[in-house]
Amino acid sequence: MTEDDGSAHRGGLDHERERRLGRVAEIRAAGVQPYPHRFDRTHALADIRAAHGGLEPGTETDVRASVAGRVMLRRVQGKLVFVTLRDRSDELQLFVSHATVGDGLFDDVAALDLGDWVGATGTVMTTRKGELSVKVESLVLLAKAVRPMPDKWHGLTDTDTRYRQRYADLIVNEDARRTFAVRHAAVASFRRTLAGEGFTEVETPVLHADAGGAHARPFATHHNALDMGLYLRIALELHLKRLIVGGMERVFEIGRVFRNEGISPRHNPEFTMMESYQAFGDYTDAMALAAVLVRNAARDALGTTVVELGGEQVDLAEPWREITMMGAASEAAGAELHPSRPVAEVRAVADRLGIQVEAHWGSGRIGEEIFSHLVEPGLIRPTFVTQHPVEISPLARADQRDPSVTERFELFIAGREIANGYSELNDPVEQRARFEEEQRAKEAGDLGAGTVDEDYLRALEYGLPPTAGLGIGVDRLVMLLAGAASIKDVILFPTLRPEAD
RNA sequence: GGGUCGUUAGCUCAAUGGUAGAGCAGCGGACUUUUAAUCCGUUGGUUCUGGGUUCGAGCCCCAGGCGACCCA
Repeated sequence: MTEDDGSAHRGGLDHERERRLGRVAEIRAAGVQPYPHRFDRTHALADIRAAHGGLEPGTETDVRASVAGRVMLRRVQGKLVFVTLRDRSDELQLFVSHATVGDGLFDDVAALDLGDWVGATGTVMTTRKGELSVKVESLVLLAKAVRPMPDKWHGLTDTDTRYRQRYADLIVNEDARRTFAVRHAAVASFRRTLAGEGFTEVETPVLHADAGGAHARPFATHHNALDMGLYLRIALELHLKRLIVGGMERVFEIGRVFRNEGISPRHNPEFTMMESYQAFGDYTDAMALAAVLVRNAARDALGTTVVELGGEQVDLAEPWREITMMGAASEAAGAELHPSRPVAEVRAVADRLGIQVEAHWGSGRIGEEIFSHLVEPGLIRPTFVTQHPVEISPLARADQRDPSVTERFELFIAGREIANGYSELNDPVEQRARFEEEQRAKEAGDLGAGTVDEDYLRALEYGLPPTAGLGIGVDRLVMLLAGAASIKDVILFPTLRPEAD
């Protein structure tokens, strides 16, 4: 492809790349390394702005600074060159005067391309118009860019290119940089909050012999040396609870989970969960923790707990509503729905509403389906939904007053499930019965159903104390905080089909 | 999996079925305080791929790729 046969089929990109590679060769020929090993920077660009942002227009200082960054814009004006330099902290102008730097360096600066990395040393000044600048005395190329940057003004708009070439997206789109700054701040906030509550951060296996802890189809892989099949985890839950059995009392993990299911604006095959477990608590403790985590994350990432949800301003710091799943579904359906009702009657309600259900579903599962159609989309303000049917909650403890539902909650914000938690089932006999039911569902054709995890049951037999469990979908929370419409906007490298070659 | 929309220069976008264009980037020139600098000139195309209809296809038809959105 670089070995062109001399035919006329050479596009603008190839031409441009060859020109820049030619420039690299020129630089080498002049005895200069176009990709040097390091550069000693004294100031981030934001440091300079913080210290000297108040300088009057037309001020020269004798403050020396060495800065480094990418050439974003260049304005050549006769014997002056203005370069807009960007590092991760800020943008700042380099002021390059022929009178100061002489022929050689001036020509080198004029020959810089947009996208090049440079390091420059000089003095802090402001121009006549007041633009804070570094008046360059010396400048070195740190890395030559041989591929042109996307449009300096419009950036990248093509979603496909933005997701595939996230590096280009980050270079050129302020929005992308901001979104991932929000993501970092939210995750860092989680760690801070949890550490403050006495939780220990742990890492558990990604490769599982049995993929349990959630209702989802797993990815299958294979270990060569052991010659055994393995699954990528679909949840963190079962290993974390083993650690509570082990006596760690409060643990959490922020980790990637993998679900072999559809891709949508709300689903990526790999995504990030935060799960925490605390001994001696129940689901109400998990609800309280979820609220603190979300509010702190908003405050730390955005500087405010007020976010825009569905076009309205919502203060996450205000108390959150609480409804029961079957109560809300019954109200919306205009019929009494409860897992204890005969399945034929519940199915008739679904039929009347035009909601499709599968043959093997029981009253609880059908009730949930009705809930998700009629109620979920309207849950814009933060809402805790509680008392999920046992049928859809194989790892949750039954409610003390109503054994057909569980001590469980899901948190919905902006119509999306953000968190899920419950009083953990810790009776090994009851857990075995629930697993066996899952196994039967799987054998009946439910591909997302679980199996009997014997090692987990063994752990429970050693004794799991009363435990509150919480899971938060980190990507979805970040979507909320960053105002992102698609999960792909909050995942640096979302799953895509390979490019056609 | 189904439906709708999109796919044109490195990027952002135009183009009744009739010679594929513009802005930016690039190249040449002017310019010592610019701010998406400006001004003059200019290079650059497998119009996603493969078929078909037509005197003639970026545009119409069929199949496929990739993506977005909606639905399941």
